[in-house]
Amino acid sequence: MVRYNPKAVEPKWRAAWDEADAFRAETGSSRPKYYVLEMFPYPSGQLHVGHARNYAMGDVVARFKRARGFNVLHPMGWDAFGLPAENAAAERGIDPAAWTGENIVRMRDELKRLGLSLDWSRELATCDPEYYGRQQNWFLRLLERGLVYRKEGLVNWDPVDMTVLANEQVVDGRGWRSGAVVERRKLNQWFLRITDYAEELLQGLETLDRWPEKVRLMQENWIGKSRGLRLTFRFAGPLPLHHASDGVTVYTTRPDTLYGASFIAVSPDHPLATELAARDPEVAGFIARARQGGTSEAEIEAAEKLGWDTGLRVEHPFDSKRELPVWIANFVLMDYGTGAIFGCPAHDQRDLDFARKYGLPVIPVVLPPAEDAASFHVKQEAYVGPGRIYNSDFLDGLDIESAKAAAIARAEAEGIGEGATVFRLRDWGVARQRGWGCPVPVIHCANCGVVPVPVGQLPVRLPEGLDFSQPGNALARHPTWKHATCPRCQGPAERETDTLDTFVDSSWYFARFPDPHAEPPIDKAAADYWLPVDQYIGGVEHAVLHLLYSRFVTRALADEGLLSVREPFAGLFTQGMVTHETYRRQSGEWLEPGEVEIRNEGATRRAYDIATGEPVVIGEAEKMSKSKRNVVAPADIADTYGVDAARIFVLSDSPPERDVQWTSAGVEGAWRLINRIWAEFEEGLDHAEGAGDAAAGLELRHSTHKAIKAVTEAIEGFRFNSAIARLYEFVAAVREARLARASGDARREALSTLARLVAPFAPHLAEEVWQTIGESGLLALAPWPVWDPGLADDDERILPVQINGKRRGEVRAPAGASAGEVEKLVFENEEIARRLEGVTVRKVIVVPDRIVNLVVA
RNA sequence: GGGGACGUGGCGGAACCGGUAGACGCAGCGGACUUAAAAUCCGUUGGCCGCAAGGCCGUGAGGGUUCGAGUCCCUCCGUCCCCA
Repeated sequence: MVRYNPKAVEPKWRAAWDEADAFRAETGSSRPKYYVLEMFPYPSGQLHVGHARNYAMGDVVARFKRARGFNVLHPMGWDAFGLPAENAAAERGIDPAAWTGENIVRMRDELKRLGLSLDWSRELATCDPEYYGRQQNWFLRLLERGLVYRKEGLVNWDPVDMTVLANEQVVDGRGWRSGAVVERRKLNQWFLRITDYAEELLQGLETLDRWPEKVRLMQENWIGKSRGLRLTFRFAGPLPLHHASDGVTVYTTRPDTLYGASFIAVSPDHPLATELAARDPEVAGFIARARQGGTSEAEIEAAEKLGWDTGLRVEHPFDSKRELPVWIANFVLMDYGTGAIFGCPAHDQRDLDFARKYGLPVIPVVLPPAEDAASFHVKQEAYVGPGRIYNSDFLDGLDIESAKAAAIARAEAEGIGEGATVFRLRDWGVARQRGWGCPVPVIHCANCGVVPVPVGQLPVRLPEGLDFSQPGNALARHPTWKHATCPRCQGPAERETDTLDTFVDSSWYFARFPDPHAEPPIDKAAADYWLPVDQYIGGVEHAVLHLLYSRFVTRALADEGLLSVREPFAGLFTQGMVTHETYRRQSGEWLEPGEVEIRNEGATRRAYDIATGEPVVIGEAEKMSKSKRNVVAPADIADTYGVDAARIFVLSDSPPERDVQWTSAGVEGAWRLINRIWAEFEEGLDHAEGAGDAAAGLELRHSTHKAIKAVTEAIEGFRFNSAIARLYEFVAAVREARLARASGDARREALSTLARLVAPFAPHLAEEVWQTIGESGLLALAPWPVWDPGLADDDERILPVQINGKRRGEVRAPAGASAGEVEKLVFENEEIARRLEGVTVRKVIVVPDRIVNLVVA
């Protein structure tokens, strides 16, 4: 018998699919549509098995839905702007466009080799002017709508690389690349007004019933809606400043603790601080120190609390005899609320840390349930739990929620404050001082200000020959590019040299696939047909940013009339990573899996360096990374076992949402399955055509229809590992039936079914065996098998019989037998009867088709 | 500190609604084939007692609800993720 040869079989069928244009999606077809999309990759140049797993999952869904009669859209593109290309350009003096282009070519080849049923005619790359020009188009439309604006904003500034860093790029207060201590700087920035949609983005989560609960919760927390009080503390005595209002306005979510206030703190970026700094260099010096470190809340939280007593005093709003000092503090964020807080050290940990450091009073006003007012003290931990309000005049005795309401009502009645809803979500700063990104399509004119580039002049293309040899923005350094003519006054002007965050690029690509070559950014008719994406698949690391930005942009574009849907992704699945063990020599050097030989010595696994024979330490399975050298390339596996084995393995060993550990033993298991399937078809229908054992044939038909049902339901429930387990069982059943000489028609049905069930997972093999049994046409276009309930469900059930909850026997009963019939069978059963001697049956519980439990005494 | 998820054989995991725990795979052990090995195939493998029939225990720990709990509830321990 000839062994299955993936090297010959796989390319043959890929060519056949191409030839037939089998996976082209037809916009407007009357068949029901199904849009399945995996998060598009960054073209790093190397496909790793993590990609393979992600795309294999999408492909299972795509092939399954296609077979079920859906008109499937399954496209692929490239998230092609971003820093790695600039780094490569800086290190090797090459053009990022060329570098990216070469990577795309290489990765496209590798992706194609996976046999994914993609409609490649819709391929797009975000670095293509055809794409980013459309992005500039809608960016200007949102500018017109007021959803894009410019303001001074705080950014993470890396003084060495001379660039703005995203919060994620600041590690322990230092730039991830330069290691320089990051400063908070005020810079003119472009923002998208995502906060306009905060409430809708929050409400919309409730409709996403096919999203993981976890992701919805993360978005809810990220949006962070809170109810609270905006309240003004009036300055005590005469107004101390020229321009300031007559007080400091704070926002609090804990108005119930107002009587516990012992100070006011304003952000270093608060106008009050700015005014004080302007006339006092010492204050200015403090503010500079306070701005060191990153801008993320976590970092600000972790940083040491720094404060400056301004000497100013304000009156307590409910007790004009009390005066509170006004401090400038580094832990107060200008972007959240009003940029000023009142400090209640007893019931807020940050305030407590601050108060202890600067010797401010700590006044408890919430009494924990089991505590006594006379003895309760706050030491190093603020009390944030439930309790009764005390030390608080008119709030005394209330619980926290009632006290909040009472405090807000009083502030409103006195005209010094109002209840307010505040979101943690902040507007999205989208400008990057980078050369390899989508240029912001505006022109700065000394006379006319910020002028949009006229639509007819789009796209604003990146120039060729950018110089990335120095840090900073290559676009700004370009000798001529930025010189432009003002579209309004025709005077000399300058182009904006900022580019857009790559998250902007990825926030709408799914809406471009319906017609990737359309003249408008989005072809409305095509998008109306295809959107929303029915099934989106990607890593959970995008739970907040990418998925939230996409939801926002979809709404903004819908309001602009470019789209009809408001939610882009009806179904979301977050898949786990592919991990691998690590190997290192005694000396500590990491070794690649290919450099190590694993031997099973009895029950223990040992690893040896192939080159030297020395023992190697086997480490935990970890996320694949270059530094630990535990990366496995799909190409290597494809060379040995073929891509079908790789596809089966990455889906078989763990549930899709969980991490899977890559092991060579695992792929070999998948390879064995492929060979077993192949062998069954090779044995073929040589004998027993038509004739044969009828009983074995009927049994095989039962197995066949059970397999159809089980595999279908497993795929629908995203339980690919279970689907593959059922395939293993079905192959075993087919084999047994062959050995039992089951009748030929039953075997033909089984083999035809097997080919179709295995097709989503191992499409090349399936296509080959489909041909072997003489089926005509491409299996990729063949319909999914349908199970006959009469065969998929047994007509006789074995019901375990429990006595007092312990299994003591079983009875055979016809499917659907009533409780009474089953009970009769139970008592007729000798084994059961023997066990019931001398006891009284108190109760009989029959769960039809499931189980029987006898309660005895 | 807050929120969430998870914890099942030597390993990855299955058990979808509370109804036979351990499907399927890996590894192991025994065997067939072979001069031998690889490959392949067959058998076996949660623990304890027993020649066997069979029995007892068993889903991180402890408690609860229930005729019945891996699954639901409470407390604790551990791991991971998100927010801080």
